[in-house]
Amino acid sequence: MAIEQPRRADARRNRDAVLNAAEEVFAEEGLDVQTPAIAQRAGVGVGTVFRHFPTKEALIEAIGERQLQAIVDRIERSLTEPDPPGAFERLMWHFTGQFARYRAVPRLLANPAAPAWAESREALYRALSKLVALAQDAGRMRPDLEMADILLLMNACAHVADSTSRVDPAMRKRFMAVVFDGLRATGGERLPPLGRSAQVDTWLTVYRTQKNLPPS
Amino acid sequence: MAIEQPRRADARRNRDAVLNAAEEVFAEEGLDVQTPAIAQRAGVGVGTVFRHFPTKEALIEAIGERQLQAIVDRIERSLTEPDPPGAFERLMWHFTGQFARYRAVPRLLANPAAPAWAESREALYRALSKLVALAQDAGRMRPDLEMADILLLMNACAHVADSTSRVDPAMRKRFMAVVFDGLRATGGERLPPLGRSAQVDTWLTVYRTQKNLPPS
DNA sequence: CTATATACGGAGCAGACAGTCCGGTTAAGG
DNA sequence: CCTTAACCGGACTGTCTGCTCCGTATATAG
Repeated sequence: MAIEQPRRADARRNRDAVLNAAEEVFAEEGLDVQTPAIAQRAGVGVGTVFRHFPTKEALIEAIGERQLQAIVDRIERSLTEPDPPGAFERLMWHFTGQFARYRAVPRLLANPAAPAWAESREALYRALSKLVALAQDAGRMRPDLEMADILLLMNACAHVADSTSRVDPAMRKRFMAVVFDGLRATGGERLPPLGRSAQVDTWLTVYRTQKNLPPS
Repeated sequence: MAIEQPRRADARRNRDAVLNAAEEVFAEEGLDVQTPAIAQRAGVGVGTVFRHFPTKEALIEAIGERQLQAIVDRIERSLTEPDPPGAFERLMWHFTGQFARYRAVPRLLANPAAPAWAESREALYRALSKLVALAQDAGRMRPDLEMADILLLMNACAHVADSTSRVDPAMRKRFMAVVFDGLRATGGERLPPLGRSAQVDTWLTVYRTQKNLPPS
């Protein structure tokens, strides 16, 4: 992560091969695949996989960081687009498309045990906040929505994308059309402001719950 | 299921105890709990659990059928309420509350391998269709929504209810407020009609995907 | 009350899966 | 070309979990 140790050429090559293979296989089969499948795709033995990544979880984290970084980049690019509300919707569409293809992304992003991600996650949070604020200022997103709502909504959309991916991609579009209309609507009752703690905690806790971890 | 075999009294008693214990434990801990936990709660040995339910899956199915029946009953009661759109929203609120307390329900309902459920599932589908049609006729739900959309929406709400249950129940309310506004909205683009196959298949396939089963 | 079919309990079995270990191989400096 | 430290492969181990098996207990019919 930090400093690239000078290693033997084959070691570096194999590390990359494992990383790429794992990314593909996880995308295709989900996070439950066994290590031999990854090793085979990478053209190495299981021992090699575990030498480079001490546990399977570590491998998952390594890929997750790649993905998270890509997402942050994508959000920051969205910030420069001329039409913020449209940019937000295109962004959500892009993400859910990603999630539909790579079913593991949401769970990857969820891992609260990866300290290396704290920074990237903060960046994501900041960039997305800005985009949402822009959309709200433009009057095309209800102003009572807070980040916790947006993150929960992304979570739900990711879930739907995953669910529909192998069935009928059109359903995802319909679902999101309904949600976007809801994001725009101002006729209904106003949502009360949230306390600070909900703001900060939702992102992580929503996912932590799914994994049945202690609240710690 | 069909005919109650005349068994020994203790056997019947134990069967019920296992069923009730499993319902509680699954609700509290999720579907991953091990059989000994269920057996202990029921005050019996693991052997007894597996005698009455040949596999863990069979036990899960048995509980699922109970739950499904309760849901159908609830929908049919909703049909008699004077205010259909309100009834629909109260219904969704009720379900997601159930899901939040009993995290396993959605997965239970999903099991496409349980032929005994075909009937109950049909009943659910019919009753819910009626309720949706009533709400649409009352003009408080966009008319371009079809059952596949509603089922997908229920799926998403169930997921959110599960996610937020142990964190901040208020978030579920906020999420559903947004969704309900979306269901009401008529300003956005109109959704095209779906083919018949999507109508029928969505309910099952959405869940089948989650379990990574073959499309069969 | 007795006989016996029925049911019970929980130690133990089998399969699955993450992770280890070591004899063989290879990159790369001298 | 030779040496050797670094690296590789995959058989093997430890563990976890659904499920079985059989000696013991008990409901119930006669």
